[in-house]
Amino acid sequence: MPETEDTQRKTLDQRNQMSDLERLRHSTAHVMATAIARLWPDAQFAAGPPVEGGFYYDVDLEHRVSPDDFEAIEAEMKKVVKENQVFERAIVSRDEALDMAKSGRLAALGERDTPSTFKIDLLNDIPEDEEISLFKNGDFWDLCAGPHVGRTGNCKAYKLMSVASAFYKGDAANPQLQRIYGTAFKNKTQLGEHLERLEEAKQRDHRKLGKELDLFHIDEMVGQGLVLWKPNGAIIRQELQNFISSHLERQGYSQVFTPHIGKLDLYRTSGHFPYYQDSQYPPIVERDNLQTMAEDGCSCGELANRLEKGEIEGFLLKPMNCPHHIKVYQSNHHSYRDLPVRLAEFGTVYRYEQSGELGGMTRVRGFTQDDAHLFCTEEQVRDEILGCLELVKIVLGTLGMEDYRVRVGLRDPDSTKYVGDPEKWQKAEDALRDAAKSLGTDFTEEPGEAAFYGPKIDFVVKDVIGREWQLGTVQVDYNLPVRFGLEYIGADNTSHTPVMIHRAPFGSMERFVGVLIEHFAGKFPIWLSPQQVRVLPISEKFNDDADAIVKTLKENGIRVSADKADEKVGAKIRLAQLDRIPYMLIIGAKEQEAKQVSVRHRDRGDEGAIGVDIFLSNVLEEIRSRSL
RNA sequence: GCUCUUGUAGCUCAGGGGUAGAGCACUUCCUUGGUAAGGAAGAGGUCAUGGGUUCAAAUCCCAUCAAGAGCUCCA
Repeated sequence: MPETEDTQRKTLDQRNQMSDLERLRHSTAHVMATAIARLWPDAQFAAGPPVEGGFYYDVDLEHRVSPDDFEAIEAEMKKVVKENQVFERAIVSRDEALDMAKSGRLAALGERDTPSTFKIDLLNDIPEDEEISLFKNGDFWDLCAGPHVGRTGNCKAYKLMSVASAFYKGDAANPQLQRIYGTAFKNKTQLGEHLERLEEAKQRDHRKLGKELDLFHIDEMVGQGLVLWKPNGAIIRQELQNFISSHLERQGYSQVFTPHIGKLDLYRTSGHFPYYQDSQYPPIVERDNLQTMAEDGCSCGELANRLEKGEIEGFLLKPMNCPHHIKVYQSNHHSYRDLPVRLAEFGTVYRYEQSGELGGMTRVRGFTQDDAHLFCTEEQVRDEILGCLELVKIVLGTLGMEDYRVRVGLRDPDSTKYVGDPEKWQKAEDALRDAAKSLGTDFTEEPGEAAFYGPKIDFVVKDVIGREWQLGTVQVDYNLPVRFGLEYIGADNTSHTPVMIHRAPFGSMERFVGVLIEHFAGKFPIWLSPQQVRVLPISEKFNDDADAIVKTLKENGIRVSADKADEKVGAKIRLAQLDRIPYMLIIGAKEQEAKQVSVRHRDRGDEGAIGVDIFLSNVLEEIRSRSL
């Protein structure tokens, strides 16, 4: 998540609420700045707040800081800590502060030839009625509202983590600064625990597990952000789709299939083209048109121009499924008695995300939404939203994903990116807020997070690195029905405009499975496991027995294989454990004699010997119930 | 898109201006072993791609492509 709030000024209230840990981290940021100023006196510092998990300080510096420099910086920090400097607060007048900044004295150890440029700018951002506070530790003076810990000696458990770049004040038009991240804790033990947690998190990264478990592959030659689902991953996806589909039937949805492309005209009407052109793959233009234009010596700019104006037609890879579903709806006349019409599709869409945004399965350029569009009357909106939210909760509940937050995305009153009139927006926002309240979960309202056609409720979860991802979403839309002129005949025998609800409980299959891999650390519940059982013969003498067991289980729909490698059982177990296979069945002389199998569970270990039929019925029940 | 870092065997990674390295995986042989690695041998790489510097480039420089982190963006 962008940390824009950290680059904005905090209110004094927020500062006073800073926790002890945040205060410590903020002070450690100053210690780091002091060390950097000692090593590179020409460093120009911008902002250095605490953040979740640590702190950073933005610095403009000729020298390119790399992790190789961390040792030296940390060594210098150690000295500053050892000197046990007092953090002193000074209230000064605006002019005094400005004078210091102009002589380069802010965020520095002494006066310099160049002024403290960022500090001057930050100074100007401080409201007139607010007092200007400086903090000093040793010779290091900084413009800072605080608060701080008492002495630098308190900052004894810290570690520099990484260096990245960030635009000054988060604006891409501003210069880029080097952002040095670090973390700090009360003591070394807590720091050690934190670092250990980070290490564990790395182990469950879906990109690492995706490779190890052979779930998906992204190939350079296919293209950035285009996911190839390998057989193991495809099983997981298929199971999830089956799961959702069973609920679709219960909730009165109809499944449809629509193509991956559509005419530009479709997207002109919906408003996607040319508005979102930057994040779309370029249009597909018919060969004859291209030929003619080439012969006319037409430039690329001219081509784009004509496409925009509709002088030549083209096709677009669909960035959303809604326009297609709208056309399905529109192909029939509808009476209010037919509503709601609920059209569902696992629809693949393509969005040309910026290259720097792509990553693993969570941010990709082609993805499949478990999408649906509901067409209903105004009176039905509330119940339909509730039905959608119910579905999202069933999905997340079944998978044991309780660690999510709910966000009600509203329009940003100052932005012009939204279509439709404010009255309809108000209605839609009220309906959503209303539904969110009845959800029984806390939610936040966030202006500016709406879709361009309507407000939405998002279910947001964190990945192992702590980044937030939107998964399930429910969006109310009063606008696209108008743009497309959708109708139904009401009880009064006149034409009315239906309301549309867009909803996707998983969001996208790619992102959802990515998050799911991390959620389960690769240990999927048995109904999702690519391989559910592996039979391990003790030696090759029992290979035939293993084959027989495999056959029985397969006939009952279990995903099972036998490991007949020329290895000891310990090695076979190790491999099965690494593959995160829920059940291992060991067959040797004892079992052969007793007509049983020894069951080993990947987490519970050796569970003793039982008959194959009993094991089978237990496993079938575990699968059927989708137990965790 | 921007900044920085990275790209060496299927995987994880070491090395580094002068004939390419390890572990795992793979193949073959020995071994028939009871709950997280039995032993041996073998095979496997234009060191991402394209240029440049050099007697000599995997190594240094530039560009491109891709990955990672962060920022900006995300219908």
